[in-house]
Amino acid sequence: MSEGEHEPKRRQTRQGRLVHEAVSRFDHHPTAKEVHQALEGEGVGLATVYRQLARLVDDGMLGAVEHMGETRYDTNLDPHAHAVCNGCGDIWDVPLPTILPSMLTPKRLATVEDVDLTFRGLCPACA
Amino acid sequence: MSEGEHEPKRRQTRQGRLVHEAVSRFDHHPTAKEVHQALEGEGVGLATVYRQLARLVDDGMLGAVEHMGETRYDTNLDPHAHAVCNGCGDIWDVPLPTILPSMLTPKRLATVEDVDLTFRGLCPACA
DNA sequence: CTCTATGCAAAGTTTTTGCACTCAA
DNA sequence: TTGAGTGCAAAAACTTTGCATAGAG
Repeated sequence: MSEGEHEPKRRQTRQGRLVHEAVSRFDHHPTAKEVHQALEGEGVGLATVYRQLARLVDDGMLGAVEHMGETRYDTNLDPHAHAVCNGCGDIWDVPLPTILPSMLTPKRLATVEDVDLTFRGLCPACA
Repeated sequence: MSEGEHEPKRRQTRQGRLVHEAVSRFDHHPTAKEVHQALEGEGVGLATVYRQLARLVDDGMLGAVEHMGETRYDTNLDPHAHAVCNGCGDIWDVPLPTILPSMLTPKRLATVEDVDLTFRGLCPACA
């Protein structure tokens, strides 16, 4: 499959560790900017935050969802859905019934790498 | 509900008609830029295309989905899912089993305005 | 005539990239 | 020593906005 590509060796850096720790500390789904702000004073550049987050997603250690034109990162690796409030913009995880995967047979794709299920509406507070 | 706001009156303009016609002519889910390019020579500004598409979405005459950092417009107003190819970036509609809605009871939202179900993978051509 | 819609360009956002330097292995 | 990782600033890509003008009702 992988046509002889050398996968780049990853080094353990202070910034990489900090980004991973910071994103894991969030209970909601943070944006790159939020992770960067959480590391204010630690001397971690925004570009590095983006690169580290992309690397974590690439390594399957983090999920990514798009919402309102920005990418939000997700530490929950189990299959799950999202609930997004159109009022405050908050986003929560929603457990996914185990029956679903079998029903969700996509008839247009040869291989499915990811399934994204998002509910948009108003949370109790905004309603 | 609407606290005495006057909803702006919409005027029938040449550009508005052209944008609506153009987006409807696509079989895939076009971006604002694609709609704009389809109207090349008609004298319709990009900003106007964006404003008209936003208006159509606002009026419930068009759906919108985000993919790869850009908004794509959808003329299919019936509930349906999407299949996105991570290879070529194409996007297709996938009929949604009628059983699903009842299963998809969101427990975090007071009211659900929209459900977005997207499969990501590789299409037969890219696989 | 009134006020929404338009065009153009400037500005705004989020994310990526170029490049010289740093530092983990 | 080597080259992956970093910081910074510039660039890119998509979308919105300001403002004077056009034109629908």
